[in-house]
Amino acid sequence: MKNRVKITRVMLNMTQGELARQVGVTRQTIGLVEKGEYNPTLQLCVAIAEALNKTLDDLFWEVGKE
Amino acid sequence: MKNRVKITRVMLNMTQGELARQVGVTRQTIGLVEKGEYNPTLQLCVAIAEALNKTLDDLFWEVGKE
DNA sequence: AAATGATGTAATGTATAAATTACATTTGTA
DNA sequence: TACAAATGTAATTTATACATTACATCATTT
Repeated sequence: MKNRVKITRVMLNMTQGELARQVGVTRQTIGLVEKGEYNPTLQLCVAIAEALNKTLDDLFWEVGKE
Repeated sequence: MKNRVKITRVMLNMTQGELARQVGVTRQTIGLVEKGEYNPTLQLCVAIAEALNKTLDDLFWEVGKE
């Protein structure tokens, strides 16, 4: 599941640890999600999107799919 | 995880079984997702969105959150 | 009334998301 | 160069998404 979490987080000058804290998961989980080798739950995706001031589509929807 | 899967599916005159088949999960899983008592994975959300010709935001993003 | 299709839901098993612990590597900075 | 903060990643455990089987209810059709 490729996504745009990492680039968005970095552009906000936020560390993985900080995002993890806001989202309520571990830093490792954020790392795995960013790596894209993971299939996160909807709840986690929503929490990440809120923390980064983005929507689900912004971060997880493949452009050109709609 | 409340969502707009059921209303969208019904408007397309699609049965749970038909959606399940297209998505590659069981009818029960679709039922549970529609019921909203489930926390589906991103992969499943994307597959459902594609099958219903919608995006993640259309089905799973709470309006007024962005 | 009986049969068929769609849906709701419950019990149990399996696969995997996420936590936890831990350590190595990278990057910036004093 | 030495130190610290951030990151990558691996092993193990725990919680839960999803499959499977099964049965009941409701609407439609014959």
